Amino acid sequence: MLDETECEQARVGRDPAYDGRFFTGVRTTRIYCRPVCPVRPARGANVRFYPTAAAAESAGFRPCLRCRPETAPFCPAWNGSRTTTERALRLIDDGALDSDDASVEALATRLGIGARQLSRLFAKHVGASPTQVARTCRVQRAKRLIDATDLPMVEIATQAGFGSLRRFNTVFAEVYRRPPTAIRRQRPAEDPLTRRRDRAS
Amino acid sequence: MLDETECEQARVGRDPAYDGRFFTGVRTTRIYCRPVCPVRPARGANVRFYPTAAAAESAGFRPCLRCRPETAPFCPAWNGSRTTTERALRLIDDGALDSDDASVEALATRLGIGARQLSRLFAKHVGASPTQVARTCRVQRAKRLIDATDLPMVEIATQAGFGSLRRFNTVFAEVYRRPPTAIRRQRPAEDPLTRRRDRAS
DNA sequence: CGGAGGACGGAGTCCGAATCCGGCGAGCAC
DNA sequence: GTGCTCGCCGGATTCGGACTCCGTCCTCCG
Repeated sequence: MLDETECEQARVGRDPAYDGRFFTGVRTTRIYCRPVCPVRPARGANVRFYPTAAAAESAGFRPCLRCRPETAPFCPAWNGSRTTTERALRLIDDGALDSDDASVEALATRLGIGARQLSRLFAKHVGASPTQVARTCRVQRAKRLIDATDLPMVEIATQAGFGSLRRFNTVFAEVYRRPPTAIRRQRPAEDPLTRRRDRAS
Repeated sequence: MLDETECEQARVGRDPAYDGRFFTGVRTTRIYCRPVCPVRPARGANVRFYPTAAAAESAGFRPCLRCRPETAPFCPAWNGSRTTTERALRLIDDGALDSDDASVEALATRLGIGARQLSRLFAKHVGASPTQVARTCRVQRAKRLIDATDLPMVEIATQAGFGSLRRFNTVFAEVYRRPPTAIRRQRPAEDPLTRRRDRAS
């Protein structure tokens, strides 16, 4: 088991490394929490430590409503807003912001939150805005198509999710510091016949 | 009609005296508000004034979701949280905090909000906590009974909503600076027969 | 026009301190 | 004696602070 002082240190520091490894019961409120609970830590004298949520529960504590210590690890509620963020990332990668009528607003609605809140989650967990992430995804897709195929740039831009060739060129250049065709030229040579045929089609 | 500069002054000051007398439309967002809207006021250059909600609406603005300018005055939503506070005051006056198992928590639930929020509303609109209001109501009821009847003090305390004679004495003395019987003694004499009969019953 | 992000208010949660509360007696007045 | 008042005390509630989440509106910018 964990040391008493070690737990105390992890508790006041809200150390994520200890999340799930012990639980704290507060005598005055009869509530038990995870080490990472966002609420101001209770005074040390009122705290007791338990190895599992069940132990705290059977000692007469109820679970905190903020950190949800009663939910099993890996349950969506365990990660809090992280889970929502990851769902959003997956949806963006699947093109949720690429289609013409798509919007951050619509994406947020699909996730059951407001657009402003989605922006905040991205700023906190990802460090970039939803549209920035979408842009990066599009560039990655385009890069893969450039490397793997000989499709013309117009086709690549469309397939990658760009609404216009103009945007594709600009954004691509911002990321790679050179135009799309420069990347293709660097590629190791393949069968010249195949390449020429694909380009023509 | 109202002066343009007068409206502007009322708007930035959120003057309640002008509530309902004009409405402000914001050009950039196509939203119209009441003068008392809690949102940070829009920059003056983007604002236009309208005498009625209908005028703003027909000019292409939609109603703000915070101050609800489209609802008629006297509609509960018009007053916002004031309405909730007044409902709470009425319930307290009707004894919602007097019965033995009653609590601020339960009262707040009846109103559809949390206990903390109810406290905040009272601090803002009433200037006293829910239990303080309840106590004052009880004292008032007791005072009326002392003046109007010859019931024994135990009975008055119970009818007024006090849970114990002990509390009744303490609280009454805090308000009136003297014990309950002192008030009754000051009362102008009535028919002695009536008084004696009531006391015996 | 649409997205990003600042400002702000409303509301929920927990905490610690303050208070409220009711029972038990002991005086006290009538 | 009988009913009223009040000091004391331990436990239950309440209060207000600190914090967070979230939605709405606003301005700026591309």
